[in-house]
Amino acid sequence: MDGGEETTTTTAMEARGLKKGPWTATEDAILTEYVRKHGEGNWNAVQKNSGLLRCGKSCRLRWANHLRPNLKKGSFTPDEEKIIIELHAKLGNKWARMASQLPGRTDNEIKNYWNTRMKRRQRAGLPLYPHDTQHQHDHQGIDDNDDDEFEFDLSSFQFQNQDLLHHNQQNMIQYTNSSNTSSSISSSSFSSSSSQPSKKMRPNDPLVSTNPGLNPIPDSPMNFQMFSLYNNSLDQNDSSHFGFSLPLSSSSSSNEFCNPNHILEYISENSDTSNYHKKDIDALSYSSLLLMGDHEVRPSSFPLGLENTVLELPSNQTTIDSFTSNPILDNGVHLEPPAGNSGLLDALLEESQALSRGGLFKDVRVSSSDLCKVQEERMKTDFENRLKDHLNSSDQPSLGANPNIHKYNEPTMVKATVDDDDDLLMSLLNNFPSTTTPLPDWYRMTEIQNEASYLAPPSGSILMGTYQGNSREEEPATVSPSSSVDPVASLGTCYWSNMPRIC
DNA sequence: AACTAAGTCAACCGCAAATTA
DNA sequence: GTAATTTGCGGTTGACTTAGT
Repeated sequence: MDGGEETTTTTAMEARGLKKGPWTATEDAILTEYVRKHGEGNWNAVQKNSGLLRCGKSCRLRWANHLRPNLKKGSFTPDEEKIIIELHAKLGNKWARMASQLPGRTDNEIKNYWNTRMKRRQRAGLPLYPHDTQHQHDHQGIDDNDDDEFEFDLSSFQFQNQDLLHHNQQNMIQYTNSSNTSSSISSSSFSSSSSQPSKKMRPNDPLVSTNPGLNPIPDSPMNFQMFSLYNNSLDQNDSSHFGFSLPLSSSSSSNEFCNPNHILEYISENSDTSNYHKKDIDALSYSSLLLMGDHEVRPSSFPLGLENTVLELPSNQTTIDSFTSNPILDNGVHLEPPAGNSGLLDALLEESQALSRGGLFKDVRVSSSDLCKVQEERMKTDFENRLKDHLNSSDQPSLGANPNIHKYNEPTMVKATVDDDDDLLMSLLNNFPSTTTPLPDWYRMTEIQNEASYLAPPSGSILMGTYQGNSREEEPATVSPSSSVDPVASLGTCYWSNMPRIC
């Protein structure tokens, strides 16, 4: 089917006054402002509503590849390159799928990288894939709908820093188990990885601690995964936005379902990750979604008070629905992925899975340091952009006035307007960050800029950066229960954290 | 300094899937 | 159920930059 205006010929476009070629800063600003006010989607309306002389397709591309928050610019890291090679061996030219595994990267970047690399190697007479890359290049056999597609073997990748893994585990424990500090997971319980020494130290890597006892690791993929998914669900006026179906029956004991402590237990009990199966990881991801992601988890099936609020991860005995490949909890509850075939959601899941793999499971050894780093950089970028936006914007949009407003940039303050969920949210949020880890330097910009009073959260409120686990010791994380969403209060958030190039 | 090849990046095009009316 | 529209993807192109001669 034709894309209508999207495939209008150049002549026709020009005849209609639509511009082509490189974007100007002014056009970028118009588009950014438009998305800020109206959210993403309906790209053809951009021209009509903003006067931007670009076709919708061009707008979408510009936004996705250049303007959206949390894009990671710059060269690919060696680890990213490895991942690309491995993914290409597995997926072929599925650039978008590959991008979903590389946070902050776009399909276009990956495609360009690959084409350049391929050209170079061909010219040099080198094989397309290094010998140590396990070849899985029978793309004809790949079923796009097969979840197992992402069961690719990343065994050639190593955790770059064992300390990091250790800290990620610790950090996760602190976060997920803030009310129960007695639980712990020994790093040695992660069998293979713990036995291997650090292969490479990165002095500048903020995730690499020089003092392993102080839990300085600002993030763990798991933490971030959960929270970012949560954020992504926070289209404050659209509870169906996330589309995640949770078939919890009223008869099921809701106390069994959603307790971060159970995540801990689950991981602890499965600490010999050699037996992990991709489906288990999926289950974990789903559970994270259930825990953090959905407004549809109503108090009726989801008790208030996190200490009582449970969303249990599938246990060892978690089974997989052989037909849908969805996890089934012990009590028979089926965890279902979102209805429909949202590429966005798929990508969210894929990325979240990639993150969880990177941080928690030895079977998939994507460098967790890079994943964390990427996340941090993206959040930092997002934060800075929002700060700039806010400082530069004298006319803050009225939040909530337009149901489509701020689909992308105000996840954190969490739909405080949804009264029914307030208590639940507070419970979740209050259980969130560890208060023992320092904020990263970039986050302290808020203080440098604190002459802007809005940056200072009200006393007793929760500063809801998505940077869970990074609250400084002396400044416990707080969140504003205010019903009005302060756009700046969400500066630390990373709505795009799980956007595969959502774009 | 001028030229050229290679590399990089951004954007466009066409198609198809997904969504909406 | 169908047509129209929107969205997403992958291939390709062209402008610009960089390195080498």
